[in-house]
Amino acid sequence: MAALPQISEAEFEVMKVVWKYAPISTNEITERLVRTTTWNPKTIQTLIKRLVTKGVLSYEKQSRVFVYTPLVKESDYIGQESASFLNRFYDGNIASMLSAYIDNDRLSESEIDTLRSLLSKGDKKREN
Amino acid sequence: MAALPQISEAEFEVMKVVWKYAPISTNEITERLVRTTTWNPKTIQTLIKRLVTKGVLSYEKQSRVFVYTPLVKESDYIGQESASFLNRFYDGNIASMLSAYIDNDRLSESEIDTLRSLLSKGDKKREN
DNA sequence: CTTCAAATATTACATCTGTAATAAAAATAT
DNA sequence: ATATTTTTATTACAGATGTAATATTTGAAG
Repeated sequence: MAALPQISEAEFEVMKVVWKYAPISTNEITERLVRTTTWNPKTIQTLIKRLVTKGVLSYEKQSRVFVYTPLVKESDYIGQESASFLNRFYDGNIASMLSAYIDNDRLSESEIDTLRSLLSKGDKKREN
Repeated sequence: MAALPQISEAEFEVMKVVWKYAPISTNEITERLVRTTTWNPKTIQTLIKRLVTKGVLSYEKQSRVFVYTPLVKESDYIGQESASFLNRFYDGNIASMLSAYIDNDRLSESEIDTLRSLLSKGDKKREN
């Protein structure tokens, strides 16, 4: 599992759009982000370019515009970030992480129920 | 809840030592980090200095050396980072985060048990 | 073909970070 | 008091990031 390319926070916003709508053109990416952020279109172009340079996006010229496709899977990237987060802040200990979230975020009863059922589903899988 | 100062990854390593051993002198911090990292003492000095500038550490001259104390609580900082992580990667949804960890990290039966008991403890608290 | 507009590419620039080296100040030893 | 050592402060410098502006290329319109 070679380490995935580094994706900055701003670049990640771009990637969220690409992951959701790929294949997607420069203009479509730009239109969407202009609505959800305060970024100048030029800024968005730069971010897209950097993602290509980093090998996170590939593109194909379709008629006259570029159309982008992710080279990194969203789940892979989020998975990697999650593992790294857990290690950095909770020493890799999921229980202490969950415990902190429970203490700070004061989960609702229904959230707790959802989590409980997640844990039993996990059981099922292991039974196979 | 004013946003805490930004703490970089390397600075965070320094803070872990300070949080654990404060009040602690420059030399003690340096000695410990020299053992656990590959950093040059000069690098560690720089990091300490930056933390002071950022308002994360305060110091007091004790006889002839500086002794540092954190101005930011570890739990506050980790709490803020955790909330931000959850938002950025899981849309603030704890269940989907936990679900991803369960799927990727293949928790052991005893880990699952620990998590379950965490969830029941949460119950107790809410019953009060 | 030439011109214009749209798309893409190149350049810019400040701040933050990692990683030190050099310089100055303060204590200690002589 | 001066030299030496220790501690702290200042300076350095490249790469990443946020945030664009300018320049060039290319396809479309005339």
